[in-house]
Amino acid sequence: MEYSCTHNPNPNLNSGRTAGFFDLLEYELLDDLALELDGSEAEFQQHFTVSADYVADSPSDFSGLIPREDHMQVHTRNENAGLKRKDRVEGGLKVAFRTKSDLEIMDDGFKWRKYGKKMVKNSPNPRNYYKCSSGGCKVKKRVERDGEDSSYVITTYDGKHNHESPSAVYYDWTSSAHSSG
DNA sequence: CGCGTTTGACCTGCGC
DNA sequence: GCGCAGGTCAAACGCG
Repeated sequence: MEYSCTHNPNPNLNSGRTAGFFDLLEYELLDDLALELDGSEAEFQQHFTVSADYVADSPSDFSGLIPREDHMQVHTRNENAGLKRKDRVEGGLKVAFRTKSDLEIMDDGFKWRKYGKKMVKNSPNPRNYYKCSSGGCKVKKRVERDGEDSSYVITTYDGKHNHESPSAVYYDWTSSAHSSG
């Protein structure tokens, strides 16, 4: 599989970037997922399914990365029932990434509405809370800067979207970009 | 006017 | 039971 970039749909993101299994080195899945990637493509494919048309041009575009459930932290409803409240995952999936980025606001293909902000103990930086603003979609995410290295941003997704990425229709990586008119 | 952000208050779980 | 910490709510506000 080849990764290439024809344009950048978000001018706020670094341009000219290609993404692939090799970029997962920078993503550094967090401890609570008990995952470590060695950077090889085989290792990558062991943990992720990649949409056939997935091409990312930023380290924050996870819209086409589909974690393999048997390798990621997945809670079914039954499993949730036995968990403490704080450990439950409503949508059934929890994924955390650590990415190197100047910006905390990252376009991952979904539309988010901010609903909270808190200072957390182990970090001098605030944690921001977002909900997916698509109707009926209960996915949440938390975004905070790494307390030890503020050049990294930690993003945690809770739940699975019950809809496609609203921006996916604008992504046509194989031909000229669709015009918005 | 509608939608998203800001912000302090409120709620809940957990350790002591 | 109390206090702390994390997570969420919702009114006020800003912007297009």
